[in-house]
Amino acid sequence: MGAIPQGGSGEGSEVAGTLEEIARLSGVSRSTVSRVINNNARVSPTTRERVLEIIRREGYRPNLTARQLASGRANVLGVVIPLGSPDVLSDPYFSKLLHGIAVEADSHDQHVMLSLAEPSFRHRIDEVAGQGIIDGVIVSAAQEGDPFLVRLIEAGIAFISVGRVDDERVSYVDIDNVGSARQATGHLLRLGRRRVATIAGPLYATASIDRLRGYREALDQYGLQFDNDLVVAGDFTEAGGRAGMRRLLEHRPDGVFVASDRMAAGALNELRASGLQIPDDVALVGFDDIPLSREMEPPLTTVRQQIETLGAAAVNLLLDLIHDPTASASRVILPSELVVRASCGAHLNQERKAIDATT
Amino acid sequence: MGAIPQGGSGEGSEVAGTLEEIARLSGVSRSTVSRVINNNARVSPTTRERVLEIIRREGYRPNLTARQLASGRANVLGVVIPLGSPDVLSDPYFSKLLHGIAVEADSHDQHVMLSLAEPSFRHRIDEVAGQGIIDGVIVSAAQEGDPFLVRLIEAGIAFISVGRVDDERVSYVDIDNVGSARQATGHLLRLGRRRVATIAGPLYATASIDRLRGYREALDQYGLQFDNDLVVAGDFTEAGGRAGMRRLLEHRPDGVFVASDRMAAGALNELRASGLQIPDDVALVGFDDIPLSREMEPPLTTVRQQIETLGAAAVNLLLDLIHDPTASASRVILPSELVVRASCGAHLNQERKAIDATT
DNA sequence: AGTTACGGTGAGAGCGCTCCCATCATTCCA
DNA sequence: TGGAATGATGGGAGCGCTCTCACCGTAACT
Repeated sequence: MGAIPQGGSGEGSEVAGTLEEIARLSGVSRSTVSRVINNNARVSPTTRERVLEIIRREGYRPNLTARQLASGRANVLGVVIPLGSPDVLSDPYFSKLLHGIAVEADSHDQHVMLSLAEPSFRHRIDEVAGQGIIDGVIVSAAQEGDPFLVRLIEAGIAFISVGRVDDERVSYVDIDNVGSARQATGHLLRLGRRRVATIAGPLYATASIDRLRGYREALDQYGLQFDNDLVVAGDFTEAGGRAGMRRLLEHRPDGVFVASDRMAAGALNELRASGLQIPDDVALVGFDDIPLSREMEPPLTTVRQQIETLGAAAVNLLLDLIHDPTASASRVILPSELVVRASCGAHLNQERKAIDATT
Repeated sequence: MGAIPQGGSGEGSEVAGTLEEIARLSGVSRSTVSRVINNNARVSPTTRERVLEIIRREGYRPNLTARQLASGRANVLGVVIPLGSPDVLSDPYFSKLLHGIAVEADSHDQHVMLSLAEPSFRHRIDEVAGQGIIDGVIVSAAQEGDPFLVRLIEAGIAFISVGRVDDERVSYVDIDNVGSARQATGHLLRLGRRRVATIAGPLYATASIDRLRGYREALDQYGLQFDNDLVVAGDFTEAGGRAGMRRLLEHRPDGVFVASDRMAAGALNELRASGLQIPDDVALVGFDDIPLSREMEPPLTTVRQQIETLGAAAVNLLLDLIHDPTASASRVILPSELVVRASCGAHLNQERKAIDATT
């Protein structure tokens, strides 16, 4: 029937249809339908209602791909989770973070594309990020000087980090890891512990570094010497925490600041297996306040960070960045707090005080 | 300077460039470059080499969105994880499943888009699935008669389920949950336990239903009466397992088949808190074989399923389906095996046998 | 030498949207 | 009541790719 590009429209009983089709059915132009869909242009109420009716009737959904291509916006946010160890993802931290991200993204009509960033997969992300499929990236647990971040920066891709990154060009959300760790360690010291050790996170992560620094600062405040034997690095898993505690036990700590609750759970198991009493023999303070923490035996004293809020903040920051790429980098530091439960032995001291008082 | 559609190309120092640009630079047509990129057409080796060289030099990456729109294929697979409870995702099961999916997808040059399927979010997925962004969906832990599945089916969206779905139109990968549960429960019975209880999963999940059925079948085989008091349903979390065990303890079981290792961990804590010996007082068998299981005290006897393989199989099945949408639904049942460790008390019986033998 | 075959290549038409600009009624101001 | 502003709509180009088809040159056949 000639080269007339009319074509289409007759391709059988497709589920959705196209803009053009809706336009035809409602007797207006494609442009008008487009305006209705993106409901911010000026269309007369009558027309709008009529078009909406047809759209509803036909069950029409705009083709996101076409929209992306034409507008340059995808309404998809990428999230990159490191997958160094095969089951980092099972850390409730990420679970919560993702949840926070998903909820906030949803409220902004954004889709979330999650990438498990095995180092070997990262090529996928920047491929995708550079080329229209996603508008921006939230990177979690980035490492110092991570070449991946460098690529994102150089490619001019909008991204924000969950966790401090030392580069003036990058925006991030974080908590005050140094201060929180100082507080947590200080708490043990205040309770009279003097051989306070720490099970740090992997030392390539900025969060680990900061928490370790807070630990040192607390020792300093109490005029205590930093002792290398009282520091081990874990990998944020239970197994890592357990192994760390095993090594630590050779040096007889009476308190341990553990850089994540998941590791604290492992540490706790090791202590129990060694027949040690918590908090009597060894007091424990964790970090994160995951659901499990309150159910441990004894319940874990820990630093609570609002992980879901962190995720939500990341989404908002990223969206801002996408809307105004020229804006300078911004940082958001969310509050955290020490949640005192039983594992630190605070109640022991209270009892002791009570006894003192009665004496 | 008129309305000549040449345009483009001069838009500043973009990172990537376009097909057209590469074509110009290498002195061939857009078509040829396209062939080179999709490296399966017939292009002379000389030309191909030259074009590849330019592509490399310019750091060109094809725009995936445009490619999607033109080809109708996105090379993105969606994965839907239920998010009923806020931290299901932290179950190592999903962690492993995702890992298996990610690795396999990567090897097929597919991206993975993960959706946390809060019931309220599902609109996002079918929006996306219906409209070009993704080619197909892997649904995990679907529920019987889930309206979401119905929508996917009716919309003609390619999808496969990880876990049995009773609908002849849907393809799935699964393990033999009934058989495995029968074997696990039978194992406890064979070891002489007679009050064998079970902590089932949430009963809307087919896996839970099947495992419960296997439990019943095992009782039948041993001529034991099914006792409703010995059955509780958990939610696949530690807390759920723990709560389940607490209720179960009122009815004095001497063995428990727990439908997931994560719940088994919770159950184990409860038993310990009650001062009961494992396996002496109560023997335990779990399901999944997550990393934690071998580190429990005592190590957990459990059903090992190759979760990552399950994920990989799902990817392959889905890709098949995408390539040939007319193919009839297929099912893949992967093997599973009982891993005997200490929590079931098998070694006790062996010792007993050994003693018998010496007597 | 005439035909067929085919490997290698280019041109054009879309994919389904958005966005800019043109058009045409209205309505407002002096 | 004439000219400008304003509101509502339509038309066209184009986002960057893929895909079909046409084309040309050379090798292989009769």
